[in-house]
Amino acid sequence: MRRIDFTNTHVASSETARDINRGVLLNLIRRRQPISRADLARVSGLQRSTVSLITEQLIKEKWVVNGPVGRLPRGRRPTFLRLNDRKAIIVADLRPAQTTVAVADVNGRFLSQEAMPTLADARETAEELAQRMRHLMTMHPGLIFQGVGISLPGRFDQKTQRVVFAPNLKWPDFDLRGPIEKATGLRVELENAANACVLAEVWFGPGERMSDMVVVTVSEGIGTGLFTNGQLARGLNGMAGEFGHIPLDPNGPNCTCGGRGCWEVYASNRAALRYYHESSSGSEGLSFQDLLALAEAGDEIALRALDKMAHAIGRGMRMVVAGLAPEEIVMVGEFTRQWPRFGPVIETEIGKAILVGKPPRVRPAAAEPSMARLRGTVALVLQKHFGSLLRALQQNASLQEHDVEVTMQ
Amino acid sequence: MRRIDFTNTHVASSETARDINRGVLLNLIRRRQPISRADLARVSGLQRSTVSLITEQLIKEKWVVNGPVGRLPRGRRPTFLRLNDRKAIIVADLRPAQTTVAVADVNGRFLSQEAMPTLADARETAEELAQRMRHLMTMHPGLIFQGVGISLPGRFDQKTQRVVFAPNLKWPDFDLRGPIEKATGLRVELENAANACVLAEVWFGPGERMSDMVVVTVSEGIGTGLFTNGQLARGLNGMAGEFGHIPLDPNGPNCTCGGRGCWEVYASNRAALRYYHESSSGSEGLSFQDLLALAEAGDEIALRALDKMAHAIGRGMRMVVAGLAPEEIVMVGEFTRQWPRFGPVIETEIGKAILVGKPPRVRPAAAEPSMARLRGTVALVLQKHFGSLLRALQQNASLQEHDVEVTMQ
DNA sequence: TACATATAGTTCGAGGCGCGAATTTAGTGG
DNA sequence: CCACTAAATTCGCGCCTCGAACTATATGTA
Repeated sequence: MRRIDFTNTHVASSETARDINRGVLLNLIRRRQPISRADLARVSGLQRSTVSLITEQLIKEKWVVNGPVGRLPRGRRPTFLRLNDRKAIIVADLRPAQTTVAVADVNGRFLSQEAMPTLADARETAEELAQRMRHLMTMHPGLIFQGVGISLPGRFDQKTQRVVFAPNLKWPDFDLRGPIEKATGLRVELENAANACVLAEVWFGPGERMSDMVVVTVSEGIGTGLFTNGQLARGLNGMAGEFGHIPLDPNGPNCTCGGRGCWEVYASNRAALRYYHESSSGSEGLSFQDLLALAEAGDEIALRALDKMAHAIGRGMRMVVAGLAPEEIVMVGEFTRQWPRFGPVIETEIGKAILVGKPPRVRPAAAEPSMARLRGTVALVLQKHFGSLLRALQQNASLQEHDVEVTMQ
Repeated sequence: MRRIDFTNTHVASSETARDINRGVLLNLIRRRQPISRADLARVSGLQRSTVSLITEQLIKEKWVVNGPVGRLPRGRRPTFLRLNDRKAIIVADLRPAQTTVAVADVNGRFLSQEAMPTLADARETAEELAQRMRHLMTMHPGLIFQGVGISLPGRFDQKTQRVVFAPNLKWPDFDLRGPIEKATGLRVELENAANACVLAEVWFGPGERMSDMVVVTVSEGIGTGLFTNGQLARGLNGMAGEFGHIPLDPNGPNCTCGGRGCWEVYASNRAALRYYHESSSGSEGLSFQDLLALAEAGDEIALRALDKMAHAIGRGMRMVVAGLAPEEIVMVGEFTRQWPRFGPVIETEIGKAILVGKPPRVRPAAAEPSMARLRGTVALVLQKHFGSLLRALQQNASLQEHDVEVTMQ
């Protein structure tokens, strides 16, 4: 007997076409609901007959429900389709001090939300988390739970399915997934917080699908989530996106990572507070929110500190722009509340990295940071069920645009 | 009635499965030739009957030919399949001073190769290039030419299909594709040189297909080609990968890009020569190759210059590693001829950027730089014909297949 | 030589799927 | 009541993969 290494390539079966089209329609319904079958056919390019068959299947699977009946000047009235908001996901956002647990529907709307302290021990936290999740499930007996999504300030390795790096939580390499999967009976997905923000933007954010985007999160540190060719770039061990620890100045101040002069040393919330303290003695215990408030009130020192922070954010983003040339950069963090103060400074800095062509759009995220992370984990779970949109459809930039008439809603 | 702009989603038809499987088999044949139909079935997971049908089609399309008959201890002898080496591609590698034109077969073997000067005028160069290509086609009357691939030290925008940035050639925004397509009657693909090296590695390099890889090219400047999730990350306007122009030190020497202290100011061949001249007066007109030779001969100053260069290469690669966390980094450039001198230094520097987990493999490219670029453009053209899923998506982009059979003229 | 056995490759009917024409359903206006 | 319009469904066709049956071709053994 001869042995051959069996690299099971992804081949297509007779059901593959259905799989792909199911994903296309499910995503179209999500984005454009309520929408009639006829419009789905027009927008997707599929035949009306095919659309009917697939939507029937989706309704049977409980992902979609028949909604209200529309009104047209002539002809039979369309039945609008909507996502079934009884399909739900349990989500959690782990933060160093506090963890949020919530129930969300397929549209990213939150039905229930509660907070618990994040414990020093990973095991205990996992147990408490599982306990809360089970409780939330019993509190919503009418819902169909599809899975659990968790975002965390660390790195989750998709290959080994373990948390491999979470210095802010001070947790060791840890299997967070197993225990929660066991307790809830649901499939658990984990993701880095910045990556979760990427998914939140891509799934629930404004605008059409982008193929290259970067999310930059600014809080105690700086994180980046990279979206290239319509997919999250996770890298080896899920470690991609550590732009925050690239040095801007090799002789700069020490960083927690062991290096010197890292971007986040200059541009994080912590850095802004440091700038403030340097010029204003005897002001301990100030939070970044306080600093924002001081600036809003016209405090000169606070204004200078934030301006310095803004320049540093922009300076680091030049790296991201030069390296990846994203179409769009979305910023997440408390500082975005004073976007008019930061935006122009950042855009000017970024402009210096543009050798040719248009600079990327830079804008603050649609939602507050914690909301973005939670929404992102909803998307993380949905990705598995909705399938192919992001995998297949966003790869190709050469999309033709057509003008098509669509009924009013 | 409301008008919406509708971006045509890519749906699957009944032929999609065939398209996908055709691509899978074609790639398996390429990688494992000679291979029997039975083995293809085993390796792919497809039924023997399906494999037979698809290979029949591939033979009809002239991509594949029946090869020799194998020998087994028992049973009917297998007929091995091979790629048809009469399928050929015309490739060119534009360099600031000299352009190489060549004919390659589907396996990346070169059948013919010649050089011409790169002219200051883009138009004239394009004309001369087209002329040479036509000539090469008539010189190989038995071949079936599938397309033209060109690599260049600049940026090609896949959306507008124009060269948007080529400072080293001193060319303006220019349509290089149109004229050559017209002259040869073949479809022309263009790609940045570093990206071409990525494709060369992925298609013709050793080992299995990696999902996250980076190629770093070091010559007069530094270029990086980014491969994430199994695809080239090209970015907006094809500008991704300008890590060479990210500053290592904001107070460093001026760079040609207008910035200061860019990576390539410290780590390019030019930088090494500068280091040498700084310590050794009166040594003008030295080339980088000379410097390598001096080091080989034990010249202390040359050794120190190269060591400085090696450290600088590694220091910049920390950015790439932190930002993208590739599984593997492939280095292209003349300096790789003395890999034992550079490799360990680079690996040590990269180690400093690793917060957790294994560092990426770092290795020199399998081929010489010019060979790598040429091979990469072969892959660039083949991608369009071999691509499994991509192929289905790109069909809408109104590209016609160019099977040009050149007979006696 | 005859026959069992093993392996490669082909043929053919069944079932899944999208397509597109025909049909049914359900409304408006004269 | 009838013409008209548009949504949604039904149905036959062709493409595709699957898997069983079959053919082709080798080796080993009685």
